[in-house]
Amino acid sequence: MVWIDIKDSTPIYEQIVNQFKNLIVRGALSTDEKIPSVRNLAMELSINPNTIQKAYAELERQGYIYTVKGRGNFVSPREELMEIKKSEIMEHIEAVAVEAEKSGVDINHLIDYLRSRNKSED
Amino acid sequence: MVWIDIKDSTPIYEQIVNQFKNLIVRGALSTDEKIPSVRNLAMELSINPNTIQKAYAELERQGYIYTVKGRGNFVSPREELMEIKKSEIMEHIEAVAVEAEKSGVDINHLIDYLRSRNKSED
DNA sequence: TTAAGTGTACTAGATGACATAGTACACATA
DNA sequence: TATGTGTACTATGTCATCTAGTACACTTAA
Repeated sequence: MVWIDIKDSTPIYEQIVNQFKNLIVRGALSTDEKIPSVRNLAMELSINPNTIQKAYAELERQGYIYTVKGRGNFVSPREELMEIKKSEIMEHIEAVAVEAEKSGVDINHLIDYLRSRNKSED
Repeated sequence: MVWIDIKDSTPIYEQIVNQFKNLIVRGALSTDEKIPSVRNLAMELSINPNTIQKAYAELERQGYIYTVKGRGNFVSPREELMEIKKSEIMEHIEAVAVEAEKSGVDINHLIDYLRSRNKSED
């Protein structure tokens, strides 16, 4: 389900966060589906439960999962997720736009790039 | 010229790198202009010279400045810089596009956003 | 030639984020 | 009641970052 890349300098808990975000957004995990328990996943990955705990807490903070004490962690409703993810992407595109402005790079270059990129994928 | 935000968790050397990149790209520092010496800037900011050294090494690695031993550090030629910066921005926009695809967000949303954003600034 | 300013390369130590190890407690369910 | 679950806590080790200090090679101006 998820794995760890020890050669990656990204903190383990962050790798886990990113992978679950991908799985959830891709639809590989469906709404209200239970994800592995803190202890189980820790065993499976041969890492400490505290690290999984930290990853799950972050996923909950960002709205990707919800927690029920004594029962486990579950995937948040799909509509909410799409909104969250869309907001994130819009923040990122805004950041790149600001970066381009500050550097004197024409926004139209970005638009053209996205447009040609979109076409070539049809 | 540059400053440090101790409340910012970003490493000091990275803050300095980012600020010089901004100054250079904005044109606040011109081609072949000398930037403060390692020791001077360290004194001014009340931090260790090694930290400035690390920042300057990174700036040189990224092509923003060039170093002449015994003389100091200087801003790279403007044309090269614009190319470097443009490449960086294109990498970023590509990353956002990939992110959008993976999440099922239509690239046209991004294009529309950039387009309306561009218009409203006229 | 000499002194001052410059980049560069070391070693040694402090601090904080990250991860591990172990324990304990509260809650839900079969 | 037993098991599985989330959660909280302390202690320890590792590593990146930063500081501190020293040393050397180079450039420039006096």
